[in-house]
Amino acid sequence: MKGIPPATVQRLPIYLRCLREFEAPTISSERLAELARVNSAKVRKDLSFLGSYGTRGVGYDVDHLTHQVSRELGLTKDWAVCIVGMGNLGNALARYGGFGERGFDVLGLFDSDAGKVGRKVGNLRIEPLGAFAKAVKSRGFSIGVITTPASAAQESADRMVKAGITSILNFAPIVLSVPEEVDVRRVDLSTELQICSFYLSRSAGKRAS
Amino acid sequence: MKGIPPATVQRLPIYLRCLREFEAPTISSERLAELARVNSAKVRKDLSFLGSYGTRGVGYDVDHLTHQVSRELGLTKDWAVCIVGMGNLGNALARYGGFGERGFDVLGLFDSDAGKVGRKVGNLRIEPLGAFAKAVKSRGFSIGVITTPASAAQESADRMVKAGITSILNFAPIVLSVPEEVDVRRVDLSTELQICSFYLSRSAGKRAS
DNA sequence: AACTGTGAAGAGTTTCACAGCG
DNA sequence: CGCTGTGAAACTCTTCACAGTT
Repeated sequence: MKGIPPATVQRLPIYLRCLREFEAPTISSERLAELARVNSAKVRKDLSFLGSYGTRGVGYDVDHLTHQVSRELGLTKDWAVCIVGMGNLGNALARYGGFGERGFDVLGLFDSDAGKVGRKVGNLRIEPLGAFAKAVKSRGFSIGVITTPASAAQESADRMVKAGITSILNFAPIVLSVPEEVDVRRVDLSTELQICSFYLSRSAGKRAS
Repeated sequence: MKGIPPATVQRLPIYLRCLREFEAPTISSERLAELARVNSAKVRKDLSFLGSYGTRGVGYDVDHLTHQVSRELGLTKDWAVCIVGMGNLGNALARYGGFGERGFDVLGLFDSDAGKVGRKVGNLRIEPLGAFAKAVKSRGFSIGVITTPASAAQESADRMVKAGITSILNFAPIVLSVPEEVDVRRVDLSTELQICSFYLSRSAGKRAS
């Protein structure tokens, strides 16, 4: 068993995207680095964690490498995804057809608001939260997406964990509390904006000094 | 001049959120660490980059610390934000009233599609991209949010850069190419899902072995 | 000659552990 | 005594530089 460093895992999806768009049959670490906007030594080291898939003097076979990266990322099977919280963002994500770059099937939409339940979004109908646990069993959701307001996010996470979901994508602006075997990824607009603000103020200061 | 490490900057918005929700007048690094789900030594080291705002034997004054963190993040002034690409996601973000935790004013919505131009979203009207450069000058947008499809994202970024924007929040699944003085933050759903997929496959393997 | 794969150095980050202050 | 602030150790990540392969 390998043990790919987290920093490398974070970059694999980017490499994959670049590889899929690349037209020639082989690619050098230099070229891939340029497309992914990283250092070429980093590309080589990252890819070396997957195995020795390059050819010295030539580069990497694009199709083969694409396949290896996909495999490492677990993209050879589809994952069932559910979304809890059908406000603006939940609706937008549900309708966002090309979910990821395929491989992720949104198979359930849930909301606590009885007024929203039954409404159709794309080709799915919003279901009540009471139906959640049973739906996890029958439809095998692997990934739960939380797009509720902050106030309802922890409760949603608890519900997901109880139903056996071990992978959560959290869009609510709150730090979730979950058992350590559950993987939570935060996608946090307000945090990102505040970081923008930090670097903006900082460069404003630099201009003055 | 300080030089706060990037890893610390990333956590300041989280501390800020925890502080704002905290009720008591003082808080220990231990308690704040628990809320932010990090190690307490990390909290103390992070906060020490801002200055010595704690009191030994007591903890941090919540109001004072909240103020200092806000100030450091440049949240004492408002920032004007514009959104380019008014599809599902752009619409959702535009309507997402509590943009960040306030301090970010969405003052412009743009789309290249003439069919969308003029449509009202919240209390703004969608404008054509041709009006972008002039709007940056008159309304002083500091932060540009890109919610176009991947195919239009680079062009949008170029337009922003040319108009003088130095801070971009990119939701499009593509690595943007910008001059180095421009700060681009990626918020990438498909990347996050693929990372979820990686850890899901990995733990499935662990269960088997 | 061109490019990968990788040891080793360097930079950044986290954590420990405790001195020092209130 | 309790809790901060911080050197130093441990760890992780990045980058360099070059040996090794085609």
